[in-house]
Amino acid sequence: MQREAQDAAAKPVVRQLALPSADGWFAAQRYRPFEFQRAVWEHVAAGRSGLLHATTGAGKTYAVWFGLLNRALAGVVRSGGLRMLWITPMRALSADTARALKAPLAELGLDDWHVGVRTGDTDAAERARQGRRLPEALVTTPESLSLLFTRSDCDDLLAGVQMVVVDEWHELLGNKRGVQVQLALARLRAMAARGVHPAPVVWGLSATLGNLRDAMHVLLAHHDGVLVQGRIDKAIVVDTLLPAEPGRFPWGGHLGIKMLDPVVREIEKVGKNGSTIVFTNVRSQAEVWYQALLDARPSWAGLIALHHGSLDKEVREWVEAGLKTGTLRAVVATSSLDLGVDFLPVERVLQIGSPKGVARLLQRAGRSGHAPGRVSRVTIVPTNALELIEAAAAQTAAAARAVESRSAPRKPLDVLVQHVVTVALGSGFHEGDLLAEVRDTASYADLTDAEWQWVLDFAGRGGESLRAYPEYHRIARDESGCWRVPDAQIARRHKMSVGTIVSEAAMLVKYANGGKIGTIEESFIARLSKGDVFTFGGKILELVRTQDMTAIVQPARRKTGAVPRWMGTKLPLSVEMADAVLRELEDALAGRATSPEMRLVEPLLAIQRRWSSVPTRQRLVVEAMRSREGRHLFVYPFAGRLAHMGIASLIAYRVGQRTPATFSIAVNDYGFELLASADINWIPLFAPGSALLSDERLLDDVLASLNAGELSGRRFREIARVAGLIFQGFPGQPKSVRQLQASSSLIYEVLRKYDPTNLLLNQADREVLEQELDLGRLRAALARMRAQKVVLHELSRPTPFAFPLMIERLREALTTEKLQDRIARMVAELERAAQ
DNA sequence: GACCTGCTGCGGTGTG
Repeated sequence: MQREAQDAAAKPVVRQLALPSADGWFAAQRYRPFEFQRAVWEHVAAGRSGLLHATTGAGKTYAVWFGLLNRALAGVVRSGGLRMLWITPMRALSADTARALKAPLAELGLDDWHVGVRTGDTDAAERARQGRRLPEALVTTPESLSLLFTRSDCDDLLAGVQMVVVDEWHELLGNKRGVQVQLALARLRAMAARGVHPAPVVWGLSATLGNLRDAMHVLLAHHDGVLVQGRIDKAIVVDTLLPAEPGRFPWGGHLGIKMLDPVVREIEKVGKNGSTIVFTNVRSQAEVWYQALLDARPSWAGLIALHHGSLDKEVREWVEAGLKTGTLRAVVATSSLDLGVDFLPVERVLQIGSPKGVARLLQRAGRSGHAPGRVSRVTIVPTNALELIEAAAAQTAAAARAVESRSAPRKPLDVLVQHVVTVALGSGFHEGDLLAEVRDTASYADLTDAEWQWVLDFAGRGGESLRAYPEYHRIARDESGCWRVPDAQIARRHKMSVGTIVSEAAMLVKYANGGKIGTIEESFIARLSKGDVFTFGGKILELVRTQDMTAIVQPARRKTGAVPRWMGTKLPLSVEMADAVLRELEDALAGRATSPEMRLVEPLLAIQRRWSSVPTRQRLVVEAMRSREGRHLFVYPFAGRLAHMGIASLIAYRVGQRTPATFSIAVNDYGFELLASADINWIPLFAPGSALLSDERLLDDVLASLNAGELSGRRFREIARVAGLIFQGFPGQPKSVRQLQASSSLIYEVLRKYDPTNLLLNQADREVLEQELDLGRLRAALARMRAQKVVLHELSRPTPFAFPLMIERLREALTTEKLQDRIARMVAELERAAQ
């Protein structure tokens, strides 16, 4: 028996198969390949890497697997050890992937090839099995792969890898997880070279993405590759659920409960045999919609469900299973269902509110009609009048496949510090070797010698300022000049903090009997007292008590309660979507708009035209208004909310330099409002040639205008965790947010004071500018504004475009009740004016 | 009578 196994390893079974032609092979398998599958088969056999773009469910998994089999058939790849790595961004996808990989093996009778899964979920028994013998193909995550590199035997394990597939590359490309994958691929190339193996063939699989070629170059670090475009794009329909009474449709707001009845009817239309996903943009909105649907149709209890990232894993798995078996009629979800469980029998997809981007909309559409030949359809449910324009714009942009691009982070040194410790912990490294390896990635191709030395010094001695603390002396050179991690404690801590995902510590919410519901931010729970009622996970709960980052709750008798707010990322409207909206407005002005959405919104645009002007790409609309509150300014650059925040602060700062005044700022994706306490005459400031929008001293002014220090301090928290400066505690006993904040802000202060040139501080500033202020877009927006024809209007009342901005600002300042009164009054006044 | 905002993803030790 044992001998047999040895023989099999030495003399691969695959050798016995003759090398057939592609046609012969596929015919023998009774498989009619798609063109792209045949292409990948040939490319992989020839040792070429590449990027394969095709819609989900089109057969991408098979395509790359056939490729590897072709190599195996040619005798290039032998069994006996790890040969193929399949990297997936989501644990939830790993089991299905492994199953899909097994099928062709069975067909070929390659019994000695095994397929395994290794993620954080992999149990001890399976880990032990893998410890004895790694499967030929391993499905894993970027983090688990990184952890494999911390093993001292990783060279033996990984040097023979002949093919790497990176699934959902578009999801990883633009973030630090993708950078971690880049570093891993460079490491595998280097290992193969040292082990005198051919370099692994690398294939990325990607869905909808605007810049496929860039994506491929980042994946392959500019080594040669081929871009294979999969089968025809699937037919996708984007349409809009129109409000029944457009005249009564609110001008502002984002909740969209006004659309409850039409949404209920859409779900009912699908009938009992199909299910609907109702996508919302934020978790609290999902909670509100779930409750509203239940209130509207109490008989749906148990037939509809809620799914978002703060719900407990078990709850979510139950919901996913319900979708898979078709027992659920509807699920209200956030992006948590964008990816994940494939082949859901979803009949209908609704998108409440702005889809924000074309890629995201297409992705969500793809959750329906998930079978060959069927049409995917998504229906946008606008939540206010202006979103009717966005819905129309989304349709044209989606039809034109104007999909957003994503670019990889440049030289994130926190990720590199982590990687350096990882490699030191695993095989150890010599400086020059690892530097060459690291530069063999797109993100670090232009890493300077100085930066590299800084990274080594930082990992080795804690840099300039942390030298006195031994826990920051993580790597050291041994006699042979090889960098290693000499301390077991440090090694242990490092393994526990591998990865680049940083999430805020949150409080666990559970019943007294132990049933977990999910997690809520500490700040929300802190505002509640014992006996207070809130809605979470679709349940009305009463707070019993809190202890150690856990909130104990019980079912409440009351019917309503506060809805938790989670502090999340503010996703701006994409460039593609914003441009599409402006185009719709231009078409409407030219009388070319024929869509039902634009016809409904026409009366509103007529008011905008009468009281002011409609913004276009050529025309910057600037509105000024006087009220009891002060002097208002409304501007509509259509650059997304992040850039608007930057532009508004910049203007406030520049004006404030000359005229002392305090300003309040409100932004949305279309424009911003500045409210000045002083009687500022805004109009001349926008005269041609005015320095207000100048590029000069832009960076300094933007940084000065915002509380840049605080922003970058917050950013630094995440960087410090990725770089391994903050230990997050042992599993199961999380440190509270406050503790983490204290230690990170302490380090931040120390560095600012004693080591101001620390490159991680610099990175924090850079990340604030790029990610929180969208600097590139801000600059582009200013340039466009300077070139635009400025149209100024002195208003006597807020226009349809201004109104949502006023509400946005009031919301920040007032309690809900007062806000309600205020809005009622404003609306009454507007109604009278609009008559 | 109109208000309500802000996504997702992963991983881990030690030993009585």
